[in-house]
Amino acid sequence: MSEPAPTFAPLCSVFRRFLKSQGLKYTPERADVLEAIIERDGLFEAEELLLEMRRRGHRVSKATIYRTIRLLLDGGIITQALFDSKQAHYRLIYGKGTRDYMVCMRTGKLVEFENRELVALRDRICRDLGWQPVGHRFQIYAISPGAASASGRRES
Amino acid sequence: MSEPAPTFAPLCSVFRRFLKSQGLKYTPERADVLEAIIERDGLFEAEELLLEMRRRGHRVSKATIYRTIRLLLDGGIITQALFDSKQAHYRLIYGKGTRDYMVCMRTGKLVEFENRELVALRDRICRDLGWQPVGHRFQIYAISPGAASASGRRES
DNA sequence: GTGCGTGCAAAGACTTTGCACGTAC
DNA sequence: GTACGTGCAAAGTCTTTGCACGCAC
Repeated sequence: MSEPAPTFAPLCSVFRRFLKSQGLKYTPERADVLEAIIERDGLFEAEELLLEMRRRGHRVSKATIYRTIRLLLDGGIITQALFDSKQAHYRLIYGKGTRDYMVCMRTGKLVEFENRELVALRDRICRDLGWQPVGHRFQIYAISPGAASASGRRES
Repeated sequence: MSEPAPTFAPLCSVFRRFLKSQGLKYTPERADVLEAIIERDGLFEAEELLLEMRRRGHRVSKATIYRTIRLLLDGGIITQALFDSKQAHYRLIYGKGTRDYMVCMRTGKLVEFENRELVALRDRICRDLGWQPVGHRFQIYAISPGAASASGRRES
């Protein structure tokens, strides 16, 4: 989250445009979900989003959350970030360059970063094998500065 | 899979040593699961492993598969490879250097690769932020040489 | 012999779906 | 006014767990 937080209006129109292109409707519920995601501006899970929205007085069902998440994925506005196989994590992606994370194995602390060299390296690896790069996922497991103590743990 | 396929004997003794260190027992079922994983020598899922073992006449329950997978994870013999949030994928890791993949977004084809530059870059990124690197996960989404046609699809 | 291991089925966690009513267009 | 959307609860998947019997050490 080293970039300016995204605002609702532009993303909303991207979403509306996408919905229209699919013959789907723009509803208050869908707007509320998108708004909640934007205000979070980071990783989120479906359940967590539901609770957050309830807290703010938006009454949305879990089914609608999941259905809207699917639409936002299809529209390229959010993306899945796989951290564990237990449940899906998502994050806003539209208009953001970063998608790489460093996770602290002791504290769970998460830092996003962007690195141009990584993208260059990725493209080079692809080219060497004759593939055409589209995207990537990169997660670093490490120990954060504050957590350098206690017993270590194997990478998982 | 650019390396020689691992054999049973060495991994088995690593596993036995690990089990003993934890006060656990080495059983035929656990040996069968490890053997099936080794013969697969690539990504696998729990269910798939179960079917494969049944096909070979090994009667093992799903519960034992999952319990053994957990042990092999703890013992550092296999690792989780997260590709989708639907279910967990695992792969043999002990004694292997590679853990990075290139996935074809059209055909699903999977290629493993190893890249020293990537590790160096990872370590540099960590050092710059004061973190201590432990491991990483890197997946490239791309279009394989044979699949360069049809309509594209956003990265997910 | 004891304590961990196994199979089975039931329980759990997360996600999807069927249905009847509601609403954006 | 029509077709898509919503909430609810039930169903689906993948994974874990409780229990009684069995086997490695």
